[in-house]
Amino acid sequence: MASRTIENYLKQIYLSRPADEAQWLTMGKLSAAVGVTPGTATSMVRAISDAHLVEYEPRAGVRLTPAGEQLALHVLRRHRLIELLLVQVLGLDWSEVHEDAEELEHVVSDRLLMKIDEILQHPAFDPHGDPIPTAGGVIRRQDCCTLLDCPLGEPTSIARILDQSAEFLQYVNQCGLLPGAEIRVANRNHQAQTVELMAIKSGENQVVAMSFSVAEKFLVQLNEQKK
Amino acid sequence: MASRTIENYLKQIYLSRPADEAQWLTMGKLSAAVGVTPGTATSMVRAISDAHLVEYEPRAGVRLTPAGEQLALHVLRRHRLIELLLVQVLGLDWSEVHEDAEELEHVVSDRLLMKIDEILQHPAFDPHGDPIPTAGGVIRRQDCCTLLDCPLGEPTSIARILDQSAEFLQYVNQCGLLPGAEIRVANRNHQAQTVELMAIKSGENQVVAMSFSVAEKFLVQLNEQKK
DNA sequence: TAATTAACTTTGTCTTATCAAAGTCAATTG
DNA sequence: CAATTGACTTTGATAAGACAAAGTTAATTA
Repeated sequence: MASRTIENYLKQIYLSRPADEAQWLTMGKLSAAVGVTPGTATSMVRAISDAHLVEYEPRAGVRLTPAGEQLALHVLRRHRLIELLLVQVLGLDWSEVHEDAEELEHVVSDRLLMKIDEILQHPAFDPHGDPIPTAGGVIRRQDCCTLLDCPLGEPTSIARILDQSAEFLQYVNQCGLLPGAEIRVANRNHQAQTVELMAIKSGENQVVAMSFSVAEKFLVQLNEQKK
Repeated sequence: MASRTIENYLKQIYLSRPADEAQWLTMGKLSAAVGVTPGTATSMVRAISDAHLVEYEPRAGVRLTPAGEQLALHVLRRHRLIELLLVQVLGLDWSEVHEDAEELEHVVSDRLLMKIDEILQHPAFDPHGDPIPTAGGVIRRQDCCTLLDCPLGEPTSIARILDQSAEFLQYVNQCGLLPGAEIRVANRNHQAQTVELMAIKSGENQVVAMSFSVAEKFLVQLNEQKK
């Protein structure tokens, strides 16, 4: 069985993998993501590679094998189901469940996970809008764009928040930009590096402005047309 | 912060402590309870003693300090609240929650524990009838006797099951002897080393017989008189 | 192309937690 | 009171996971 440390490395390798499938994840990025020194990451990755969970190419980086990806997705499934449980059943605020889930994801048994999945009625997304892999290790790809590259003026909805820190999520709360919120991007100001948008909050329109770097943390979906 | 290993040692020292307060817990019993070799227990106890969580007297044994007892009770509180949560909210069977709780007790944050306590409405007992220490580290003493030394013929109730193994609890299920069940001890046969009792199960009386060694695992309380 | 630099790897050491096996103590037995 | 026995402790070794610092590579700059 993979130790909690190995589970963590695999999860971070999955989450930090570069968009281009052919690319390797560099050791620098991995060590930063896991929170260890580069030397530690190198030696751990060597060990994980001996277990055929990753491919490792010195000075190039690391990449999950199919077996490693399955394990990573399983950890992610646990993490996201737990987050949803903490919010929906135990009533914790969505801004504060990440840390707890980070620990719980390594100790929840398959039996318990099945029960959680059942109680939540086999949910597809966690409170942050992140997709929950199936028990079989399949993850649905969302076709989303960020607030930086979605069309202007059209009615869209917040689908997913990419920054899980408590402070950021509390800011998101205040703006009313939770997953599901209906919005419209009014304008992008390239000089000021800001995005301006309208949040449609219980009938009232609220104007929100944020920098490009913050806008990147929101994934949105075009609203489906009503026929 | 105490590591999960230290938490486990403290919990076992608490649970295995001899009935007589003045006695020390021997290292043999502790090492068996924790599931390590005696040498390992000795060196861990030395370390825990350096942290002033236990007193250790070579060749005599080990005993919790007030600080160590508080920590042990806190772990026990987590364990028992989690067990109740798994049964009442997640719908697991009471016979199978012990293992999960054994892991979860070391990772549940204070914040999460408070929520669990709230949702369960500050319960006093876990599914096995074990008392749950308060957040302040106070544990109510039950005045119970076992099926071996309770009075014969009088109406009593099962208060607590001391063996938490899944197989045993499944047997308890079958006999209908869950905590709260009303019973009456009919007879003790010292030659056969058996106890015979009546379980009052939904109006019908059911006769159950068990050996002295099994009878010891049930704690019972005299039923309160209705005025 | 040589020098510099940033990123990565190696090496040696540390901590925690464990076991096996050898050593010690003290209580019982003869 | 010596010998035996069982319980406990000590010692030495191991594995996992980490860091610091020294050593490599390879890309960039001059």
